Parts: sequence; structure tokens; C-alpha cells
Amino acid sequence: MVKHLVEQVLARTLDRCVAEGLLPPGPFEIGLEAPKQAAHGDFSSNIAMTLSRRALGALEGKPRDLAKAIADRVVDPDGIVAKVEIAGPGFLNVRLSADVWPRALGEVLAQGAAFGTSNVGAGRRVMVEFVSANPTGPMHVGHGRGAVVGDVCASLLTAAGYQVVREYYVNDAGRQVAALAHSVYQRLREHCGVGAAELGPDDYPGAYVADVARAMATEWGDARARSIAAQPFSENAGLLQTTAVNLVLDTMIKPTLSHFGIRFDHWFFESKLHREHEVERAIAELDRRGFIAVEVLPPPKGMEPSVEESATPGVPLKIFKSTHFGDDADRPLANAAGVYTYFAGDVAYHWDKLQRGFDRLVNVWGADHGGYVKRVQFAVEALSGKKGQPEVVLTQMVNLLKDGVPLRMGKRSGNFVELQEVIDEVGADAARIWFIQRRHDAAVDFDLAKAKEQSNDNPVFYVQYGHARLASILRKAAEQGVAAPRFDLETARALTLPEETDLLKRILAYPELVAGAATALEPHRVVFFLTETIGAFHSYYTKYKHTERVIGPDAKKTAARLLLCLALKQVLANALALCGVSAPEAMARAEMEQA
RNA sequence: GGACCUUUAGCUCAGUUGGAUAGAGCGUCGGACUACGAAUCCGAAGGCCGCAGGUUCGAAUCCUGCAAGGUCCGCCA
Repeated sequence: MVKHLVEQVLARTLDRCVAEGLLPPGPFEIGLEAPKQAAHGDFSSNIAMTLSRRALGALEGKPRDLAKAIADRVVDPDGIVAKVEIAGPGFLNVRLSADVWPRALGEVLAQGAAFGTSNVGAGRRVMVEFVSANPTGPMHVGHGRGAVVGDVCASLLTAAGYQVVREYYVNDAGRQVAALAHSVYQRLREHCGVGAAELGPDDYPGAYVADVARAMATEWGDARARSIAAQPFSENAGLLQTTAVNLVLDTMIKPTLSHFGIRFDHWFFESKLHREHEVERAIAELDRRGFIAVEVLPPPKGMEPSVEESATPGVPLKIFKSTHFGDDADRPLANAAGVYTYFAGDVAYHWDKLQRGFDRLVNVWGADHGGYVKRVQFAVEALSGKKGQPEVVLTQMVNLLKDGVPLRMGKRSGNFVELQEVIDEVGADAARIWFIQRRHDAAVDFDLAKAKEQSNDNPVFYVQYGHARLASILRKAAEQGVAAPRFDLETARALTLPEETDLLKRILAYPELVAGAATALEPHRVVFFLTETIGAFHSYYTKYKHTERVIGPDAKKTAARLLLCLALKQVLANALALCGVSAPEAMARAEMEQA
């Protein structure tokens, strides 16, 4: 917010330079950053360096001279800027007048829980599709990472002024759910006592399948369940499949998501695409635009022979001409039997998304779908002309460890670690922070022991402790009869220590951080903001605990510092809320000596 | 054979979209509570930013090539 004021000053100054014939007409991009070193001012701009090439007359190609010319012409009607210095190859180092910070503190406090929101999204509509785990069993840890990354991206986008829809794509068509239905049917026979379960190689061995069968029997009642179990599978395949999928969603996936603090606005079922012939319509649209052909595809190059065996060489298939957009190969939409591929469903799904009028599509996928991004983007481009949509956030692998020892996870062996177990073990707050504390494009180690530890290895406790500490100070002040802090400029001017100004600057950088994290779809930035900000406070607190305490003899300083604590607590709470993590007013002390 | 991701301190990782002397936590060593929460803080040591070129006032950041590690590569979902 302060940065924006400086930008305005520079923009007006550049306009004046144009008017005076020093620069050609704009627009200009105004680079402005908060320098690492205090000696470089409150803000630093590189405009003289980037514009010197375009400068007119004697200033052309001379960044330092241009910087001097700009500094001499500062247009600052509101008196924000105290001093502009020229440094290095042509940096403009701007020092602000002392009142800027206390004034801004008032605005932070006035905005309260809304502080940090902005309107860079300008109300544009964006869909974030995430999790979308197959409804064939409980969620595992990999889904957990995608869940939190997607959820926090959606929250970031909301805070940045987008209109956001959170959507879960349910793959309730195809072979895997058919296999689930068959497995549940077998367990149902066992449960109803009409026969032993006969599980084939394609069936799901996991113990949860029996749970689903039991729930199914409860839902249907014994008589009906037994009658269906006694009939051949094919008699009730559709019913079994629909019921099994819904039970998995209702008893496994939705409860876990709920424990994780995640809610979806919309559940989109793949079966709907087929039922309402959306797949045909999407393919027809591609055809109309000239991107459909029937071809014999060459066998994949350099692959294992076993893959080639299972293909059907020589049979022409209906394909999407994705090579037209630069893909390595054209992509089949139906197999030799004419059954639509998963890709055909996804084309239809994204066609559906487009028709719902979103400006941005964001998909959070696991890294194992990485090879899939291009073809979907090409399909969207073919259907709409939009390049680079959907924007795909690929979350890399999660390696689950316990005390540094990897926990082996077999994909279909049924012994993978469920997300629910992890949440039960370490708590939703710790798990959420753990999943977003690293860039999404790097693999992450999730150590169950460390995530539970109350240490600096584990940012959630560090930050929550800081929030509780601020709350405690404010409580203490009230207990000691200090008047509840109310903002006025005169009081806020008492914040004169360099660490206090530094803390104010950190607070004021928050809205820009949120906006940046939203456009880049990078939740981890919020976690780093949290640990750095509260770390700066801890440091300030300890440094002055014997000299300039928050609650001290000087009433005015005390009031000012309480205002600072209030603003800090607010910004921490806001950032934690963005991450979906609680901001406790107090924390129970750990019993360190025991154990 | 190909696609995507990663490579920064002993370890785990940031690095504000190309800026000034590359940062943090852990670990190691040494320190700080009779007063607002020591779940904290301070200091020291620790670097060929994988390698080699290129782009420019300026590169950990951008482009090319190479190397190492990870993930993926049905006409499955």
C-alpha cells in the first residue's frame, strides 16, 4: 500500500520528464523494490537504468544522468518522499517522510481481517480444480498435498480479488470404478453370506472395500442387499457402481477433506459428460474446427515391447490432431472398440469449463500427470483459441518418512498410508503447513515425527507461538489496566526504533505478497512471510526486553507498541487464515522434560 | 528414445519475476530469563549458486548445450 504511493509519485515524475522533453511518451514500467540494505532507502527504483536507452538528447544511454534529472523533478504533492538519492549504476533510492509509516499503521488496523486483500483479479472468474482423486478408495498423502495447494491457491485468488470456484472432478466412469463396483459386489456376497468373495487380478484388495460393502448393505437393508448379492454382477452393475462411488465419496473422501478444512463449491461427475453426450459435442466442435482425423497411429517410439503388444497396431482410430499445436504425437479419443478414452472425457470436461465462462482455469495435478498437460492445453486452444489454459500446478512427489525412515507405499497393495491417518497423527494445521511450505514443483519429504515436533523445523508451531505471544502481551496490558489501544497518528509516531519501522514495513508488504503469490500460484510464499515476520518480532522482543518493553513506564510508547502488536497479530491471523490454519490466542506449554 | 521437474552452506530449503555485499532453519561451537510466553533470542564458523558457453550497464534468476537425481511415457483412469 505504501509502495503504491511511491509508484504514483514516480509515475507523475516521469510524466513531467516527458512533458519537459527528456523522455519519449510512455507507458513506463516502474520497477520498485524494498532493498535489503537500509542504506539503500525505503524503496529503490531502477527506472533510470531501464529507461536510459530511450532517453532523449544528452541523457541517452546515461543512466546516472537520467537518474539525476528524474530526482530533480520529483512530483510529490502529498509530501511522501523525504529524499531521493542516486546510487551505483543509476539506482534511485527513495527515503520516505517519517509520517508515512504511522499513517499506514492506522489503515492496517482499520482494515482488520480484510487487510491483505486487493483487487488485482478485478472480479475475473477463475476455477480451481483440485484433488480429483479417483472415487475408488480413501485419499493418500499425495492427494493431501494437492488438496492443500489447491485450497490455498483458491484462497489466495479470492484474496486477490478473483471470483473463485473450487471444483472436484469425479472420475466415476471407466474401468477403475467398474473394478471397484465388482470388488464391492464380491465383498457384499461375502457379507450377506451368499458366497465367498472371489477377487480377480483387477479387483481391489484393500480392506476398505469390505467397509464399503457393509455400508452398502446398511443403506439397502438386508433383504435387498442379499437379493442383489445373489444375482450375477452384470444384472446390477450400474447400480452397484453408482452406489459404491457415492459411498466412497461420502464415507471416505468427503470426511477426510472436511477434517482437512477443505470445502468444494462443486462436484463434477465424469458420468454426466457421457450421459448428456457432452463428449460427442466436444468432439464435434473439434471436428468443426478441423482438428479431428481418423488415422492409424504409429507405435510409440523407444518404449518397452510389452507396451507395444497391448496396442492395436494397424487399426485406424479417431484422433485429436494435437501435433498441429506442437505435440509429439496425435492423441486418440477412442480405442479400437470405439470406446472413448479418458482424454476424450477430459476434452469434454474442459469444453464444459470454457462454456461456463471462466477467465482462468487452474488445475492442480500430481506430477504423474505431467505428460498430460500439453495435450489438454492444446485441446483448450483448439476449442477456444486460448493459449496456456488450463494453468497446471504440478505438485511433485511426497515422500512419507517416520524418523527419517521412508514408509514404503504400494500403489494397489492396499497398504498405502491414508491421508486421514496423517491428519489424525500430526493434526490438520501441521499437515497443511507442511504441504505448502515448499515450492510445489519440488519433491517434499513429509516426516511424521518432525511434523509433530514442536521445533523450528516445524513452522506451524513457531508461527502459532508467535501469535499466542502477541495475544498474551495484549492480554497482559489489559490486566494491568492499560487502556485498550486506539489508533491516532500522534500515538503511532512514538514508534521510532528501527526494528519497529522494520516491522511496520513487513506488515505493509503483505498485500503485495498475497497478490504476487496469487498470480504465481505459490502458496509457500505465505509460509515464508509468516516465519520471517514473526521471527523479526521475536528478535525485537528479546532485544528490548530489558530496555524498551512493549508495556513500559512511558504511556505513549506503550500505546504505540500495543498498536504495533495488534497490527502484527492481525496480519499473522490473516495469513494463517489464508493457509487454513488456526491462530490460537494461547498455547499449552509443552512438557519438554517428560518423554 | 522422448516429455516434465529438480540441482544454492554439512543437511532441508528461500531468493520479491534481471539489481547493489546470495539468505533462513536444522546441525556444530559459544552465549542470553528474579519483569510483557526461553515453544524464544544473540554471536561464530560454513558458498565455483551442478558444469560450460551466450544475451547486457548488471545473471543464482533469461537462452543453448552437457551432467546428475526424480517423475512419467496404452488405444488405462
